[in-house]
Amino acid sequence: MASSRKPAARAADTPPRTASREVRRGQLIEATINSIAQHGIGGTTMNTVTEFAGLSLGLVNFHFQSKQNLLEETLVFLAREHHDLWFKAYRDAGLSASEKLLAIVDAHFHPRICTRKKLSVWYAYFGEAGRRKVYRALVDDIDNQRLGISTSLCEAIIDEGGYDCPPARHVARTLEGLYDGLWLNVLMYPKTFTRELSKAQIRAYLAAIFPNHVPAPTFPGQNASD
Amino acid sequence: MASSRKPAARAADTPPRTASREVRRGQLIEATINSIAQHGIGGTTMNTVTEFAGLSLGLVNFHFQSKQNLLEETLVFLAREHHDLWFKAYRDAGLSASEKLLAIVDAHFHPRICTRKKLSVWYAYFGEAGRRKVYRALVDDIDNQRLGISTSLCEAIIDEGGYDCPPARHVARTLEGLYDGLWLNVLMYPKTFTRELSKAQIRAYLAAIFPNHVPAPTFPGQNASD
Amino acid sequence: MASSRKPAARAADTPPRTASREVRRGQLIEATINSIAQHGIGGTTMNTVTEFAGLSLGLVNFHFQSKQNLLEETLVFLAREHHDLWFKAYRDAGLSASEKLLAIVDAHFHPRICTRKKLSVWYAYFGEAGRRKVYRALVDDIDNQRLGISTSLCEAIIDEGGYDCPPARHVARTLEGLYDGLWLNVLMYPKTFTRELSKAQIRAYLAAIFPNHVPAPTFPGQNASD
Amino acid sequence: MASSRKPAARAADTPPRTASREVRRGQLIEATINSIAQHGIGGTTMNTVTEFAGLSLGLVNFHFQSKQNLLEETLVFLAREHHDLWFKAYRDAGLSASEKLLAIVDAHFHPRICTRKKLSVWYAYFGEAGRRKVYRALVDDIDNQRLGISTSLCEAIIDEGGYDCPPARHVARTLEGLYDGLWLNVLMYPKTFTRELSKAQIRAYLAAIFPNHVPAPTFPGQNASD
DNA sequence: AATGAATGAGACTTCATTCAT
DNA sequence: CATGAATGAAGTCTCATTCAT
Repeated sequence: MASSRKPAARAADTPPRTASREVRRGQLIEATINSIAQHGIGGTTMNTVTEFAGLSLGLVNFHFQSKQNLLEETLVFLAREHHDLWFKAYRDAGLSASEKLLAIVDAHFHPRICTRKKLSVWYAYFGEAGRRKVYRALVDDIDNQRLGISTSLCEAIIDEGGYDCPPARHVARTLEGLYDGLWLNVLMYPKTFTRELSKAQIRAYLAAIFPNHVPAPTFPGQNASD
Repeated sequence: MASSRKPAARAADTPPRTASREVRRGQLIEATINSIAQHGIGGTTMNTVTEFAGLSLGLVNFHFQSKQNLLEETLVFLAREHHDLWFKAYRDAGLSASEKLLAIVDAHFHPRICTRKKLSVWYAYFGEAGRRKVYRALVDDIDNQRLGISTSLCEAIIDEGGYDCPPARHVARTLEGLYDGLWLNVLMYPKTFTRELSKAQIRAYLAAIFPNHVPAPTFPGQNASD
Repeated sequence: MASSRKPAARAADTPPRTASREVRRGQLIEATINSIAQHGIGGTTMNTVTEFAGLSLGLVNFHFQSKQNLLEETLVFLAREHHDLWFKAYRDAGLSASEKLLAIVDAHFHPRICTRKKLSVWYAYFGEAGRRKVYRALVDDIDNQRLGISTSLCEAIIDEGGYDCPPARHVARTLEGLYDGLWLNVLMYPKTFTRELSKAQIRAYLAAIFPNHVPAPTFPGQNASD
Repeated sequence: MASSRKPAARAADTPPRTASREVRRGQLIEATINSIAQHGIGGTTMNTVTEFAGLSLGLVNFHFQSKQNLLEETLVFLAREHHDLWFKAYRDAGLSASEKLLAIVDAHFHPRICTRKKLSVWYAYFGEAGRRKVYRALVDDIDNQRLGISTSLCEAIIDEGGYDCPPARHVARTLEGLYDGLWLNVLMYPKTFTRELSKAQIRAYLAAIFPNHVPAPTFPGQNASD
């Protein structure tokens, strides 16, 4: 992630003293995610961030103006990363409605997205009154777009299959609830709840209501503990 | 809210100078819930709590020793309140397995439990790395008990109905995920997601997998806007 | 003011650990004046103030909420102190117009007012764009009141004496200019410019334009140096 | 002031990448004056200066080594500019003593000198303990020279006119006080106090004590407001 | 000459906790 | 029991200065 170091031509492991704006911003956002994952958002200070980044204290304000802004840009980064993934899958021309819907489901549990470190950031925003407002200001558009798309896909599937099931918009909302709830489980009980298990649970739900479009999943084996 | 304070029989609006231990503790826990709901857990200080309680700063430490302890006892209070409700329903001798399961579901969306103020506290604990540990130390037993009970109930239902569905333990876990996810929706989008709608969504899920035990719900009307 | 001390019974010179609101505020304002006099307003930090006061850092915010507020209340304190002095003199029923005018002049150079420490505060406010605005918001009323009174007094004197001199309002304004200019001299060249010399200079000006009302002063002896 | 960019011959509005030492220093001093006028000396940072100058941060240190030095050189620039003006007038061979004295007075209120922007700098130095020392180290010689010259001129006038007035050195000092006080008025109440009005006030003072040498001024009209 | 990223000391402010009353 | 003044560590942010480019 912090891979693209610099165009070589430098003493092997001496980090560059100055770097481009975007490189530094990326480093700091990554460090922020790490810090939130480890210390929580309340325990994240400018110092913990700079320690994760290996940079100096003043640099954060130089690049992000304020802690608030750094936290917001971190959320926006994750929201975009997530959006890019599910939206690209949805846009794939060759897929049927149910394939698209499943692709969106899978995107939520993609190994690059459904990481405990990254989930920590999402739930940090969900966990506090003031931040929920910020979240909505920054991410509502994306969430609404996805809800709309999912609803349309469900409608298409219901039409096709002639299913007797809840209205499409309720199915889509239940899916959204499941994403959040299963993410929370992965976050809190990582030994019990895996990405694969989460996907299987959602597929089982979809298989129950769209039996001709979604095959019943096989549940992955699991540790009994935790 | 904390207004209609005292049980009359006192000079109109003079608050009592001394009160019983439990009364004061209750007042302070209620104030803590209110403060977390309004200011978040990070924005909750000993002072915001005392302001909500209408009591003095020293009193909080007198009754709870530390802020950490106050927050923990607040969580325990909510966990017990919740447990009392669903466990009582489950214990009701006259119910069938599916009725018990639905009673547990309903308890999660009981008007005394599924309040935005109270959900704020739960998600405050979910939102931060350090607090998740605390949560697990304090609430895991209850959560595991409920998961065990739900699993048993699902097993009984599956046996009875001869359903071809995911294993009982996965259904129970999916239910837990739905509780969390729908609670989060109520917390974040209170205009769209109501207690009734949440119950209907869970019942729709159960109706899909246990069609002979759970009737398909009718979804309550709703505002289109958020 | 420092009234509710407490029922004595205290070891002689141990300062009280807690004191009444007004006592502490007074201490802190005095410390602020001392700090501005010594370090300038820019060099005045919460630490320098608390060191002068012998109190702890957090206490300033406890009593004054912010540094800005502390600085403003310090200015207001001085403005009121000054106002009380000249206004009382002006109100003295037994004085003639010229006596009142001279009393106002003298109040500007009263030993409790025209102190280098206190002048430091006034000029700190005059010296910076942002603070000048604050000054005007806080002190303009007093300054305007005094200008109005001085103008009236000059008018009365001019009428009485039939003087051929600048209009009363210009005399009053020239006086205001002299106050400021001579204060600045006392501040910058304390060895050369004394309170007594300043008063003599203003009296000489008034003697020149109101010869029958104001006697020519004798100038106090002085050091040639500085 | 920063207008005389360079001898043309360059692409219209592309600023030169390199410029002569003196041009850059002049630009930066002008920017410093602007910054002090707008943000105060405390609010003036190397960055505000560079923004006013349209130059880069490193350049300021390159040309002035430190902020302290930049501020001092700015003061020296203004002190010299002022000195040049009044000293040239004083040197004018054709003038009488009273004409020279009035020329010195007028120089203080010359449109190039008595600017709110420039006065901001003077009063920034007057306003803070530490800076007053710096001011004296840098400007005392000039101030003393002027005081000496004014005293001599007053002596000559008093001899000539046989005036019964305060000693010449006190008149000269009163004049210095008036300069400072009226400058402050221009700085703080620009709508009420103009350069012309200030000059008239000083002339009125001189007319009162040197009636045969200084004619009574006519006071300029003014806005009632402010 | 010139740029601007980087550093880190120091400022203001908040807040859990203590303790005299 | 109850109050609230007092403390001081810790956090955020600013900014003069340095230095690689």
